[in-house]
Amino acid sequence: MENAPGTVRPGGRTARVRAAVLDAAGDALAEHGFAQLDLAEVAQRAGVGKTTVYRRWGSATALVADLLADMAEQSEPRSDHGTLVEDLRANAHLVRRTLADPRQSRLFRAVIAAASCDDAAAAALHRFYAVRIEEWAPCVELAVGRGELPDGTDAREVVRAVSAPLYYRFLASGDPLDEAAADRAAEAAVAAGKAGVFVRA
Amino acid sequence: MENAPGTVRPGGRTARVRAAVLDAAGDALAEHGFAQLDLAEVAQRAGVGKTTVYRRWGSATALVADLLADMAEQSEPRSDHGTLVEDLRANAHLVRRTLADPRQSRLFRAVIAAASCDDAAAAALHRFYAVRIEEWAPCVELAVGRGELPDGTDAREVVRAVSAPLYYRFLASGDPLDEAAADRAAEAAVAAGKAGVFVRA
DNA sequence: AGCTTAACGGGAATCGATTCCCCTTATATG
DNA sequence: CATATAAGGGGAATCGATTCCCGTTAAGCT
Repeated sequence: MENAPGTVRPGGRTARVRAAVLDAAGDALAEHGFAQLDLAEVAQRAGVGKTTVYRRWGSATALVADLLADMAEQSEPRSDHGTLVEDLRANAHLVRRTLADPRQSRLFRAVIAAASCDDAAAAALHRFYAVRIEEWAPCVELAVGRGELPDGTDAREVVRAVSAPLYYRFLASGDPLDEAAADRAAEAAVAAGKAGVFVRA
Repeated sequence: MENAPGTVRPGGRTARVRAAVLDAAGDALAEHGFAQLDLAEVAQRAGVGKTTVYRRWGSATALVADLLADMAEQSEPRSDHGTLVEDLRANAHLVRRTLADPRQSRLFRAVIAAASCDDAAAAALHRFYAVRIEEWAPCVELAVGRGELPDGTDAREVVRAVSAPLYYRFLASGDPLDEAAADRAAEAAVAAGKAGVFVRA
């Protein structure tokens, strides 16, 4: 088996092409979604030959997987207010804003659709969320240190509990993603956390 | 605009064809997912002509939307233990079992992918969950009547809170869907509910 | 700076999903 | 139970995404 294209000479043009293609792919996904993603169109938007896109990525799902790997790297730093509720509320509102934003929401729908169709894309998606969860876990751990939550609380589980209701609305039930929903998500996670639901067995 | 096929003579053959095609579509989706759903293959599995499938449904997403409408009708009755925690635990385990089952999980991934690609499929998906949520809301309302939860608690919001962490794992983070996760989902919803997080403003 | 060859680019060829055409079957109605 | 026509079926024609071919450009190395 030979080296995959882009691994031997990753500098200059290769890197520029990758950036341009991922950018164009994000735009195309946000515009007409995963089902109508046309690699030739992405190539044209990116100003590169379609052959290049097919050769380096090969399929729509592989392109999305690479896009997700790229998205995972760009981390937005978390906020740090004094109390757990405020921190988690900030997280919930950040997630809500992302899922309610027209462009971002379409992009997320598209990558989740891709992940539902392909194992590699699913793995990339899981890594993306693992990174995000890891970023916000510290503020829960600080709260445990302050005595706001019981000892042994699983910080990642608390962070997941905040996002979960918002994603459930976004992907499954379609209920409105308003600010009240974000507040409830944060408050519910805190209430459950204080009750010891997330203490590791 | 003329009548859509299947609306003027819905009896006999038409109904048989619809049932056979939806059945075959479910099998095909469970087997290779939404991205590789081929309407011609569905037609062959169902023992009908491919023209029929294209004429009556027209696209993969429309077929999935119809499948979802069909799934929404087949309701599994909820359990009724004495306490809220037990009822919600039963719900959480039912959801977990569904999402962990190899065939059903693929089917759900496929319909969610389809819903991410098409508004009509999304509407059908939302209706499906609205039906399911409505089915389980009564056991929360009974708990409010028993004084287990504060007056004014939004029963549907409690039911959503139970499913949410499971769907979040299933679709986004990829964390394991074990029985402990289902228990935590039910317990977290109860704890938040008792704390008054789901009381309508 | 010069050389090797990885990686790119355009256009033709291919391949498979969808559509079209026209005949056949069987539902609904009187 | 006869009739009109809605709905279905098979196969050819079409159309667009993907692949192939081969010439061009520029990254990496000495």
